[in-house]
Amino acid sequence: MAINNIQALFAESLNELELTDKQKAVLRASLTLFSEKGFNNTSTSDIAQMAGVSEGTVYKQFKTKEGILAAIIGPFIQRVVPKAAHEFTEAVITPPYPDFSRFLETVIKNRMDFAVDNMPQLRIVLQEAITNQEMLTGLGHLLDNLISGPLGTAFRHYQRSGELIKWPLIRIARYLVTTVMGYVLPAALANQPINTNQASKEAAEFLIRGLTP
Amino acid sequence: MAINNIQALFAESLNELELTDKQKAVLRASLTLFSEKGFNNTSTSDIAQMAGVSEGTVYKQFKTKEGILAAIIGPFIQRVVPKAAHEFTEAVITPPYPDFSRFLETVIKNRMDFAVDNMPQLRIVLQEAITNQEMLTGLGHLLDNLISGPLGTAFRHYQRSGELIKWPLIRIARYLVTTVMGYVLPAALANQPINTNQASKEAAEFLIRGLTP
Amino acid sequence: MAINNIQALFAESLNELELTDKQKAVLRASLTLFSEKGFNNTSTSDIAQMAGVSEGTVYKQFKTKEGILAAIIGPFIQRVVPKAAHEFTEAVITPPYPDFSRFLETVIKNRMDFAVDNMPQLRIVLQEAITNQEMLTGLGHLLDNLISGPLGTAFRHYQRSGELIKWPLIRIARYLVTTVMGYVLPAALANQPINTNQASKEAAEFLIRGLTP
Amino acid sequence: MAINNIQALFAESLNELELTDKQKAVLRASLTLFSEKGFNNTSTSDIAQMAGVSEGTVYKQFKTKEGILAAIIGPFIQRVVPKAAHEFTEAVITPPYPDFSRFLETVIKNRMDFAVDNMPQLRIVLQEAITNQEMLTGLGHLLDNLISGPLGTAFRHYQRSGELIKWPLIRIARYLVTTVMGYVLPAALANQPINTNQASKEAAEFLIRGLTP
DNA sequence: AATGAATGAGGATTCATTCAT
DNA sequence: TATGAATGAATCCTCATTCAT
Repeated sequence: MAINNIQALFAESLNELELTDKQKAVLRASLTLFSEKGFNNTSTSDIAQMAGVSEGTVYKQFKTKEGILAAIIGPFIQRVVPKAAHEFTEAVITPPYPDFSRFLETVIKNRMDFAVDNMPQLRIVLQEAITNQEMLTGLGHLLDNLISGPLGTAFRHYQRSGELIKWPLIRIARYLVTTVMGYVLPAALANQPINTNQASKEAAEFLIRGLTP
Repeated sequence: MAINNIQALFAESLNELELTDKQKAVLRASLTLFSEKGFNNTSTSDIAQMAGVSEGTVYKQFKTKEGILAAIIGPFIQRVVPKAAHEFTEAVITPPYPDFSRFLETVIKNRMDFAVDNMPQLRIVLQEAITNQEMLTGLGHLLDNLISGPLGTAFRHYQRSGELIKWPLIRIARYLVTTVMGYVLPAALANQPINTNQASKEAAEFLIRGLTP
Repeated sequence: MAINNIQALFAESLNELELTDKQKAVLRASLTLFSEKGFNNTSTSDIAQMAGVSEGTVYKQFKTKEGILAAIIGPFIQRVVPKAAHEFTEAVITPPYPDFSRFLETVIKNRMDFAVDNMPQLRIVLQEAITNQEMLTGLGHLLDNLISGPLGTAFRHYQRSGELIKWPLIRIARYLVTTVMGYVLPAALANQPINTNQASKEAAEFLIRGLTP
Repeated sequence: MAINNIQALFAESLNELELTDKQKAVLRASLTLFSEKGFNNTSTSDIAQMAGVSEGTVYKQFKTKEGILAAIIGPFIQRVVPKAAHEFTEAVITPPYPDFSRFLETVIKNRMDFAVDNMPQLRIVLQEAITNQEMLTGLGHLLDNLISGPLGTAFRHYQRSGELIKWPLIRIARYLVTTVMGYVLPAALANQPINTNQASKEAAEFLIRGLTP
């Protein structure tokens, strides 16, 4: 069973950082608050309070407030996403999917579940991406890596088999990402649940129509 | 030629507010700074400095910093978008478009140009929408209005003529918005230009494939 | 008929200052606002607004906000009170009162009416007296003047006639002022009306008991 | 020996609030400054400076400047005055006073000492009472409580024994308060000392005359 | 004389951060 | 390690005052 939840992976990285329970509580509280109110609207005293910890403790491990943000987002971007991508690759490649349609549906379901399971982080990343160019660049690279990596391989495979239109991969990826986001973002922003089963089926249906030659 | 630029329409509303040159400078500076650094990371002294004005002047017309935000976003949401929607309606309805393909391309080009022409506002709205539920709701209503208004009419027309798939309008609208956003958002976030001619052609091509029965 | 109303006398001094209608309106508004909210809690823009005047006009005649206060309180202390005292003297001396009791009642009624007619000024003076030593000194001098003036003459007269206890005049004056204030101050502070007829009768009754040998 | 000093009782309540030395210094400085210059004319930076503390510390315990005022005045009104009243009751009731004259003298001395010992608070309350209706109401209730409480009991006792005139208690209380205030207020306002021994004797002498049948 | 836009110093308040215990 | 008191710079905002028109 694949771990499709950053919280779980996150816990690992936190352990590697040798965090005490209180410091982990700080991160958990920060995750919640940053996600709900935004980084700027969250004070370190808010964090301390929600974590049931003194303000001093907040600064023991993480030198600055931005340090906390980095400790939350860093793993998400630098370690967790690629790791998840790797799992995703395996899930995709290992059992060769019968056709593009099934493949697409699986990919979409996979990513939607991922998003749903990590909404708080997603919200934080969204917020920061708008004003933080560095993060934006990072996100761009992620997409590039996906295309030049396992996803690209799969795409080319289906293009050769005539099931996928012969547009540049980047264009295909854009529609894929974009369509998934069309379901995920509204839910993330409004903090509402999604039925990922139905949503992924719908999205796949549309994408198949749009991307089949 | 329709005015497809909020700055222009915005100027009108500003004039109606009877703002002095300095007060307009305050709004211009705020627009720029909010867009670049975010509302929270922009101080009123930043604004005053960029506007070449004293801090007192910043507060003469707009009672609070949030008031400035409202003065920027309000017209965007409450007056300009509907107005733009109206123009867009005319553009759509008046000369009955030969086919759905042309219609779609026009709509998309129209909205992309609109977005490109108002990137700073778009960025600000995006930022705020994440933490401000009120704004989020407002945006939702906008979409509803479009569907129950002119856009919905057009959609139903093309559904009857057999050129548009008979999905719920809200689903069709989602893919439309989503696909356009797929081009606009990256540009907005990275502050990069788009070639709206090519982008709208590409987007329309994909959407036609996905939405034709 | 004696003018027992500072507003009326005030009007004169204002005329002598050659104030325009608007500037008078400034003083009237200031009187009201200072009395209700206090000097510190009244902004010059409050004044301008209530006076129906621009902020600039507020400063045309009165160089500073304190200048307005002075223009209100000055006449009260420096000109109006002595003037009223003079009238009061006449009322007292001219028709030699049959006995101390009647005299006292008249004096008290006279002063209570005066206070009631000028409550706003009274409130302002009270406020300022607490933090403004200068004003406090001024008030002290007023009392001295009364005693060394007409009131003292009358007191000595009734002491000689055996109707008034032979305490130092300052002590007698203290009880007089104090007892009147006991009726006036609560009303002034709570902005409530007094029945000066009954109040002065009560006060006189008590004072007669306390001050008759 | 009864504690007749709010500063002392105040110290208790402060301890209960678990204030640090610096925070107590903030209250002490505030007491002094509010009393001398008035609440409005005292800035939080004034307080910080006099307390030898940073401005941040001023706000650690008391969330707002008004909070400091409340922390000074609250105990005075809500806890200390009733407590003092209780002590005063005992002092009055326990050893049945030989006559009304002695009773009165004791009461007056007691209250005058109380006032003298707490002049700063008295000044602050006076200032605020003028513009703050809430406080005014509170003061009114205090008087009511006194009359319906121990003081009223004593008054009725002496009325029955024929030593106190049979006026309504509220009227008698007015003259009592008023006469004491006649000695206390000028001293409080001018920040001058009183000889409470002589003053209370004088005041009692006058009141006895005025209130004996 | 009157306006009202503009000023900028100052005020209350917040908050990330430090440090002695 | 954890605490939480303390800091002080920074922030939003107010307001008395000035001045060009």
